Amino acid sequence: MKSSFFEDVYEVTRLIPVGRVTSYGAIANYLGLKSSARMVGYALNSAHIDKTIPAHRVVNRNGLLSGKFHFEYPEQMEELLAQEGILVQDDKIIDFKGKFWDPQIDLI
DNA sequence: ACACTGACCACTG
DNA sequence: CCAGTGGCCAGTG
Repeated sequence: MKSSFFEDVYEVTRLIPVGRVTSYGAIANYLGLKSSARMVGYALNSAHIDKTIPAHRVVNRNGLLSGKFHFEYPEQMEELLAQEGILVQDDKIIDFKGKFWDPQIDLI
């Protein structure tokens, strides 16, 4: 199988623990392409058809739900996060620092 | 085959 | 402090 950038993004995204979140930049950085954070977002855009990929656990570096409009309905992202114990207020994740999961730290 | 665009981020002036 | 710009990959018209 050809390991493409997209597939790597999907794989890392699937590894995000329940109740934790990460950022586009963190994934890109882990894959060694830190300048390609926007491609991570695009990858997840294609990934939204695959329900095994928890795209709602990936937000931008501010903890803002930048991709919420790409779900079935905008509130779904916040609902999914709430189900996992992640509180969202004003489209931002509360205690983003505390919930943040860095693949480089956990996937050693 | 070419140009444009997209769920981002960090650096510069 | 705010605005602009470069970097990078894959899909679409």
